[in-house]
Amino acid sequence: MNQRDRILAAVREIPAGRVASYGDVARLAGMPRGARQVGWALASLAGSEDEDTPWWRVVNCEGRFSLPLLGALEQARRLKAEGIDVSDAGVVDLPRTRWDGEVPMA
DNA sequence: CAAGTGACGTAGA
DNA sequence: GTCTACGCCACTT
Repeated sequence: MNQRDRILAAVREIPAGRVASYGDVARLAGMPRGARQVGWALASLAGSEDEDTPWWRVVNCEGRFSLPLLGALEQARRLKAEGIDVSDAGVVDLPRTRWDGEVPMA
């Protein structure tokens, strides 16, 4: 199991309708300081046909998209499709939609 | 091995 | 609200 796979596994744990920050995903993957690696792992999915990994549910600590414009648009589109409210500025309301981790509806 | 780079995070101005 | 600086870890050169 590579670190990349652990990250992707953590991302797949994010329930629909919720989002998690890079730091959160990194923590779940066992890399408290590996937020950048999360981005790296997700970047390898970009453009991929990997529909099993909801990379679009991953945002930065501010609930904003760190992707290039085009990718951010795609992400915002998918998030809205899941019922996540995304402002026109492309910001997610973290306090409301952020996933605490492993306990979605607790 | 060293340096540069990146879909990040935190703290300070 | 904005931007800068530094720390972080994996990858590439």
